[in-house]
Amino acid sequence: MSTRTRLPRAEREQQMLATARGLFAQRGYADVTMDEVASAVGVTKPLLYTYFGNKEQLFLAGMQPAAEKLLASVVDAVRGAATPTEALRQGLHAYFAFLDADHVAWRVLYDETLPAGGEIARAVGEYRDRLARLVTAALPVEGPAVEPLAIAILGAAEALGRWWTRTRAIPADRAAELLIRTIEPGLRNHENR
Amino acid sequence: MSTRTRLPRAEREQQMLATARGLFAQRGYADVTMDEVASAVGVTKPLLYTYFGNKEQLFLAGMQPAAEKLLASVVDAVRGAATPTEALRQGLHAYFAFLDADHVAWRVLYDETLPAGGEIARAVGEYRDRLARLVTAALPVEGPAVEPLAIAILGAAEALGRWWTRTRAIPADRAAELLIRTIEPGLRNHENR
Amino acid sequence: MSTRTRLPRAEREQQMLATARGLFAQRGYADVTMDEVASAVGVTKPLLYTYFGNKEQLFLAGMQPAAEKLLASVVDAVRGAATPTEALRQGLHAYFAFLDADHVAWRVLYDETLPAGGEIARAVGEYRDRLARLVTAALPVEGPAVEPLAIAILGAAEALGRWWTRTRAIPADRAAELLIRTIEPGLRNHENR
Amino acid sequence: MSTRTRLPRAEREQQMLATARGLFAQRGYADVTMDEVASAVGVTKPLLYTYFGNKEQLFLAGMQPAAEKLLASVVDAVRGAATPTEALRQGLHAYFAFLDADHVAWRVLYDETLPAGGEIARAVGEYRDRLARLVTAALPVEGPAVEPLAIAILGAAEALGRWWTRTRAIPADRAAELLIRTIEPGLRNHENR
DNA sequence: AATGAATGAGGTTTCATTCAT
DNA sequence: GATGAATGAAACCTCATTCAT
Repeated sequence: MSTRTRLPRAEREQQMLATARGLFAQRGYADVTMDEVASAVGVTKPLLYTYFGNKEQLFLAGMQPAAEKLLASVVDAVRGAATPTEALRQGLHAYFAFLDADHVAWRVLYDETLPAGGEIARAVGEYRDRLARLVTAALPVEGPAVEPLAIAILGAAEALGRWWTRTRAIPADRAAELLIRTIEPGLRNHENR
Repeated sequence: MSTRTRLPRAEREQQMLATARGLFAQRGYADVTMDEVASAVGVTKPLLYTYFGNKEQLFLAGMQPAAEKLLASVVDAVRGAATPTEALRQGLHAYFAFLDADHVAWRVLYDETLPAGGEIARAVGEYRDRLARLVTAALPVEGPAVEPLAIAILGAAEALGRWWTRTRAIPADRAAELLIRTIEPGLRNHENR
Repeated sequence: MSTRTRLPRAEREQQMLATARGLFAQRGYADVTMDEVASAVGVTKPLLYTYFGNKEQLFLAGMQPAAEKLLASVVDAVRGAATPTEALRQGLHAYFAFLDADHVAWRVLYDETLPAGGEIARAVGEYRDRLARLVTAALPVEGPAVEPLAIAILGAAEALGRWWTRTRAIPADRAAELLIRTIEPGLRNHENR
Repeated sequence: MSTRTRLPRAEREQQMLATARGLFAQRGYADVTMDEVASAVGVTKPLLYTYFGNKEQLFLAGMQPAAEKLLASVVDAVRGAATPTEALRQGLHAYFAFLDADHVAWRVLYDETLPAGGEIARAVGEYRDRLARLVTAALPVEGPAVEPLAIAILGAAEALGRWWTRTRAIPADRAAELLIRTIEPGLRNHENR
């Protein structure tokens, strides 16, 4: 009776994922119900469950590729750099470029309404660790300060990213540059300790 | 066997507040139920409602004094400084000192499971704005970069604070110092633009 | 510590009753909480319970004297009449005069939010029966029609009374007269059957 | 053992509506819980909420069609009459005929435990106004007395109707006739004022 | 492959009522 | 005689999830 054509599985899956990710990005994981996702996609809830198992996995299925893409692009940027300092610069530029290119994916990564203590928290934690390790490797610093420094820099990038998606007051690469210029001299400082 | 004696109102109120704040800090607003708070306090739910009206207000009653205290201590620190640079340094030290002194209160301020779009979001947002304005005033920088810079610095402090409460790997004032040393030279950089 | 003088029991009881009745009249039994009554009176809830036992009895203690007064005044009016027709006229005038003199008491009698099936329902039912029997006696009609007629007349009086307390569009005795003129000729009709 | 088969939506909806209306009629809105309705229907609460949203709307969904039907049947009756007097007669007969045909629906309309000040109160008020306007139009009377007269007549009809559903002492059309005969002569009276 | 129908479990909130002092 | 403190019981409502077709 319906004129909705039956899509091939892969295609329909992508459609669901994209729609769900959009909702999660806009309103946060906690505030989005499976009913809403289903009706926004234009399918029924059981189909969502057939494809993704549960809400958590639906979220993860949308979030993980985005995380991998972000990581990959930072890895690439870092790898091409001659010095640690240069690596940090390239990495942060890649981070903000990703945010600029796909801010929906980025927001899902930084959802603030995620449930604590579940599979999602674990996955997000892991991805953050990997990003932190990348930053760590790109820091021209050694010793016990390196971990907290990486974390502080990522925190700054996250907050700046959130501000940027809210206001779009300046180009994304200017935001990256702002952050870089602020920390670069200080990092040389640590180096000399 | 239990402390279920009838307490004077003021005392019971403090007990409820402390218990609730602890639970909120540990597990996040969303994951804590009123039943849990009640039984952790050793009373029944209706009493919680008599005292605080609803869950939101219970949270706010615990969070707001903490926020005010943090702000006040940062304000004091900033006020006593001779130069902006010094103000920023003192402010960040005050921030980490607060975190050291009452990390439960601090965690409630940075709960990531808060519901979007309610009174709580408004209150937390307002408090963050006030903190951002303090940082803004303490920056030796002018022009459009000042707002994003303040936000980035607070983001760094928040992330570092979260890391610190998790690991306690170094003294809190060392964490503050780490952050200060990293950004201070860069800020002079912006100054000269 | 308080300057509220300890009133003699009878006096305080009246004060409670009057306040409670006022609240019940304004907002209906169901919508008024014991907490509200207590704080409107200026005493504590347990005192209310000491004096009246429970909410139902508090209501009844306020409602019953009013019902008795209304009944008494209708009885008096009816008793003084020479003919049934005259008795009905005097009775209805007494009814609206009471409504005019103490519409708070009247509204409590005709509260529409009373719980079905309790002591209150029984008491109100009984009082309505007594009023109906008075009307019955005052009708110049005999036979099986007399009961429904009395009930219909009381229904008309009640609805008109409710309208009158809402609008006060005309003097109360004009409202009574309106009703009387409308039914009087028809009653003579029934008489002749 | 049970009728708990999966019904098509329309059918289940009607079943819910009928069951709920019956309970509301018997025991009053306030005294009926959603749990009771659900278990009387043989389903669980959430299904009730899926279908009707909330208790208020469940009530309205049952009450409004009944109100419309009653109004329509009175309108039809009134429309077919040659004179106002005849219109009033036909209208009251239609009213009692409806009551006879579906006294459950009628009782829901005259529930006395409805919460004041909500959507239900508004809807019931509106429906009563419409009925009053019909009576107004059918009265052979003009001037300021027409509104209170209409209200008094409806009050009489309502009370008589309540009595009738309780006792069934006489046929419904005899009850209508009783009321008509009582007021008809008096109305001519007003006419001549 | 897909769906309409249905539920288990739990959350916040309210209120009449009573204990211990 | 009076009160501050406290509770039992239950109401409305929501949501992730699954059955039967």
